[in-house]
Amino acid sequence: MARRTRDDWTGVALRALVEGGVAAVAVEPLAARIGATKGSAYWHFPNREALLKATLERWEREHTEAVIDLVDSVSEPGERLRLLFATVLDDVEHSAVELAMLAAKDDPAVAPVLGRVTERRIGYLEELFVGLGFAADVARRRAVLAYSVYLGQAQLLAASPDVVAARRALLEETLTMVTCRG
Amino acid sequence: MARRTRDDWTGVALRALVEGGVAAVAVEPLAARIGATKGSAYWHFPNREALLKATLERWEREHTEAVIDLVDSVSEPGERLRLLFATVLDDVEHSAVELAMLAAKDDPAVAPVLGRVTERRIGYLEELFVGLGFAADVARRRAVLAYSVYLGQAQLLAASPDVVAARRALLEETLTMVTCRG
DNA sequence: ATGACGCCATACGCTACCGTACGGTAACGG
DNA sequence: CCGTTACCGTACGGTAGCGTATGGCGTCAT
Repeated sequence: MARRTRDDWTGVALRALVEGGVAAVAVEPLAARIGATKGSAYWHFPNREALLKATLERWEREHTEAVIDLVDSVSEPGERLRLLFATVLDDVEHSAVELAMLAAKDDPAVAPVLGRVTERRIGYLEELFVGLGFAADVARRRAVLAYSVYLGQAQLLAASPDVVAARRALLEETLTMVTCRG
Repeated sequence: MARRTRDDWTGVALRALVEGGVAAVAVEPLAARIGATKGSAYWHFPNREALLKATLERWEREHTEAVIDLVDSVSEPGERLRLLFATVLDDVEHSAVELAMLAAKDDPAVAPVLGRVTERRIGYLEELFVGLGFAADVARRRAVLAYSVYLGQAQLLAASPDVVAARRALLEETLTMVTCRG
């Protein structure tokens, strides 16, 4: 087998993270999967924690901003919101990482990334609601609630898919609910 | 030390579950905490899985119905919804168990309990929205969304408490949003 | 008071994972 | 062509938890 790079390791780690959560980012199983031994891992990273941290930060760079960039290509704020929810709730792998991070929110490698991502997302939603004409304080609350709906729905989708069967209708209901006045 | 009962074990297990999630329901640490040895645990339960199962089912019996009973004491459906959200989002321990179960949704001991609880809750919410005058299909979707808001908000509360600082205002916003028409 | 049984402690082996020590190899710079 | 260095394999010791085997002790019915 060829040599492995840091990115090779964060690559398999990310796949494992999607499939089995934070606990699946374990050096020895990953080594088996990548066709190498622990020796390689402990060369590129000082310990398991560092590997996990690098993996999460890579995901943060590559995914969070990607979604926002995509959504920003649309101009009308209402359509932006629709595209945002549609995109994010359809990308199962994306949600899987988020849920894995929430499930391991106390892990010292997870907490800071989770905090940054959460704040970034809610901040973006806040701008979006301001763009829709909501007052600043209301926009903030709506942003928190919209994000809550997203998180909760992602959970339901993962835990009880049958409950969230009518996805299309649910999306429309979500949008009218979240943007309704008074 | 005295003898322990099955309930003693599910009792410590439940406390551990609240504090450390499903992974914390581990025989040896629990034995240390309860002041006994594994011998006792493996007498009352065939294995760790059975202890976890018994613990979750005890929680299901004692808590899920308790909340619904409390809420049912109010007559006006709107007030019922308010009381429901207020109660459930204030009981941190209650949420902790739910989040722990969601985090371990693939565990064979967890999945069935989680499924039952989810269906029960959403079903109750559905009735509530029907009582508020929503059509059957809309009521179902509102119920799913309301439950999503609850789950998401519980997650945020646990992971980024600062984001959910203005609890009172958020509750009101949640209610108007979830019950708004059109 | 004695046997039987309920309850528990002790001691053991097993697995999965973390992290370290160290030796080897291949490629590249001088 | 040779040494340095980046990279990796091997082998080891350590920890946490699961599950089992077995023996002991108290209690209660006979």
